Amino acid sequence: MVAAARRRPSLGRQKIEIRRIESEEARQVCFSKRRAGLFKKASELSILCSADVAAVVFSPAGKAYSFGHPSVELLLERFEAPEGQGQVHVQGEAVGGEGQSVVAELNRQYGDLRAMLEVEKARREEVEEAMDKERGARSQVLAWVEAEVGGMEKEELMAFGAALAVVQHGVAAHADQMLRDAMVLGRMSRAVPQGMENYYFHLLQAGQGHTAGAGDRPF
Amino acid sequence: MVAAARRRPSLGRQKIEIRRIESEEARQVCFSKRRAGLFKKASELSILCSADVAAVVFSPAGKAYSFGHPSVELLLERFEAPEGQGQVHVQGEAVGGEGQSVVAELNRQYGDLRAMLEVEKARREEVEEAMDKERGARSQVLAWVEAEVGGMEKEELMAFGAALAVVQHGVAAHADQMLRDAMVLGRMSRAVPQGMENYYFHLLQAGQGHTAGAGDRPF
DNA sequence: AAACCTATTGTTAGTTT
DNA sequence: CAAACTAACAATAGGTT
Repeated sequence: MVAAARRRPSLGRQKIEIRRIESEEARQVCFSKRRAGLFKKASELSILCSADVAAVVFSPAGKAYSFGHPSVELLLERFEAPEGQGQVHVQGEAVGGEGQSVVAELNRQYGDLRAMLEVEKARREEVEEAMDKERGARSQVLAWVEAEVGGMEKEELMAFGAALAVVQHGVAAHADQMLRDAMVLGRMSRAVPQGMENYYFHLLQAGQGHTAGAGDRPF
Repeated sequence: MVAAARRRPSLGRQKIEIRRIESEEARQVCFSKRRAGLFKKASELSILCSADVAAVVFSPAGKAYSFGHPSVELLLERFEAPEGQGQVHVQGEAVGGEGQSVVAELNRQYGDLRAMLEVEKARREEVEEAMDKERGARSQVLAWVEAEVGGMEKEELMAFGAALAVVQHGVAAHADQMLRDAMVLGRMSRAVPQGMENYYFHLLQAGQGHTAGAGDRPF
C-alpha cells in the first residue's frame, strides 16, 4: 500500500509570460507547435469567412514557412499594390525569365505544399480522434483496418516525403530539414474533413499559378 | 413563475464545423474576432520564439489587414528573395553544369509530384465518401475496407515509384541514403502492423537495388 | 527527439446590454 | 450595434515514454 498521495501524471498546461523563451530546446518545440497552430487558425479563418489569408514565418535559423489561400505571392502582390490592376500572371514571368527565378519559384511552391500538408496533418488528427470514438461495438474489423491503414499510410507518405526531400535537395541545400519533415509527414492520415477539399483544391491550383474558380468573390 | 426554469445567461460556446458561415452578419463578426486572434497568435509566436512573422488578411469586402514583425514589407521582400546576400548556394550543384536543362528537369519532376498530390486528393474524397456510409451498415464497412486497401496499394506504388524515379535521375548523390534512412527511422518510431514488415522489407530492398548503380553518379 | 498525455490556460460562439 | 459576458471548446506547457 503506497498510501494516499497519488501524484498527477502531469501538471498540465501552465501559464507563461509572453517573453522570449530562453531554453533553446523549449523554444524550438514551441516554435513548431505554435507555427502549426497559427497556420491552422489562418486556414480556419479563410474557410469560415471566405477571406484571403497569407502568413509567412521565418524560424530563428532563417528558414521560411508559409501559408496562403489562395496563394502567398498573389496576396502579397495585392497587399503591396492595392490599386494595381493585378491580373498579371506571375508564373509566366517567372518561367519565361531566367533560371534563378524558376528556382526561387520552385522553392516557394515547395513551401506552400509543405504548409498545406502541415495544416492538413493538424486537421487530420481531429478526424481520427472522432473516428476512434465511433468504433464502439462492431469494430474489431475497424481496429484491424486502422492498424493496417495506419502503417500503410505512413509508408506511403514517407515515400512521398522522401521524394519531395530528394527534389528539394537538388534545388536547395535543405536536405536535413526536408528529411525531418518527411518523418513528420509520414504520420499524416488520408481522410479529409468536410469543407477541406475546397481549400485543398485552391491551394493546389495556386501552386500551379493558376487560380481558377471562385467566381463569387465580392469586391 | 420564477421558480423552475432558471435559464443560464448563455449557452456558451458551441462547436462549429469549419465551413463557410452562411449568415452574413455572423461571418463578419467571426471575421473580426478571429482576425484579432490570428494576429495575437502571430505576435506571440514572434516574441516567444524570436521568429519573424507576417500575416496579411483580406476581408471578403476586399479590405486589407496586416501584422508584421519586424514589418510586413521587410519580410515579404525576404520571402520573395530567399537567396538574399548569397548565403545559400541554392542550385550549387544543379546549375553547376547546364542550368537550363536541369531546371527543366526539376520542373518536370515537380509536375510529377503535383500530379501525385492530385491523385491523392481524389482518393481522399473517395475515402471520405466511403466513411459516411460506414456509419450505416456493417457490410459496407467491409466494402470500404476493400476499396481502401486496394486504392492504397496503388498509391503506395505510385509514391514509391515516383521516389525511385527521382532518385534514379541522380538529382542528389545522397538520395538513396536519405530514402533508406527515412524508412529505417520510420520503422523505429512506431510498431508496424502485422503483415507490414514484408512490404517494408520489399520497399527497402527495392530502394537499395535501384539506387545502388545510380547513387554515386556525379553531376 | 518526436509523439503522447493531461491539466490548465486561452479562444470564441452565442447571448445580452 | 459594438462591447461585454459566459460557458464550452480548443490550444498548448510541461512531463512522460
